[in-house]
Amino acid sequence: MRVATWNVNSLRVRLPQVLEWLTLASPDVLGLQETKLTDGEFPIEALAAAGYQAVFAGQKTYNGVALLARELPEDPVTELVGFEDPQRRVMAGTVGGVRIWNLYVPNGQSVDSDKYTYKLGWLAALRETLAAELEKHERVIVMGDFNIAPDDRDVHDPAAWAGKVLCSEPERSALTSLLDLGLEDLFRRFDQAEDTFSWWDYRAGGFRRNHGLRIDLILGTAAMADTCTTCVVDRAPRAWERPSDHAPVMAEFEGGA
DNA sequence: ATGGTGGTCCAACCA
Repeated sequence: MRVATWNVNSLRVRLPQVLEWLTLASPDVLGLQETKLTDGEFPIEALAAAGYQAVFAGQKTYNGVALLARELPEDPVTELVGFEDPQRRVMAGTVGGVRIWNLYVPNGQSVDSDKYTYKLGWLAALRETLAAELEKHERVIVMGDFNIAPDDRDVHDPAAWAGKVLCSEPERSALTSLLDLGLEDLFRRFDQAEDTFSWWDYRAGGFRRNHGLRIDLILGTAAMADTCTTCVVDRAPRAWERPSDHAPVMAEFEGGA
């Protein structure tokens, strides 16, 4: 089974790229973030024609998440436990017996922002949600745009980013507390090229200069990690015409689909 | 150089 995550920064604009990438990479599951579509605008038919069913949680202008698979994901969930939120950032479902949480973690804007406080509260609610989930399921994937670079290897210029949003200690601690529940960053199970990132700012030639961060992650429980054979960032779509500012990340697992 | 680009939607917010 191949499982992937991609922040597309508007599915309306990026649908051609998504369809192209589905053909090229042939994932069994794809989590999308920042679809920026209401549910009524979701391109169900175009994705069905490409062989994918979807569950989705959208809103106008901002956020929006979707989970695509070859068969409709079961037992969908769009909320964190005890965290009422009009922002659509969570789309969980079960595919092939694997419980999959696709997330668009709040960006936080800056460490002195109200949005940063919201981000840390959201992550605390996520921890509670996943703690309960991991009690119930052995095979769990938690993936998406985490808006956190796990450590300095995931940052093009650690000195410049030190203490800043996406790299601050409270954010990294919140991520560590998720991992402590029994999850592993699957990317780091494998040898990786230095300076492998998943997001590059549109501004100042970020991609051309490889000034990026690795903030798009696929976490897995031990049962998933044990069967994981690869986890890679596919930089290619970031170089296409009219790209998202994020590249897709994909992990492959033995057995199943 | 404390900027820049891009999406949404047309002023201003978000990333």
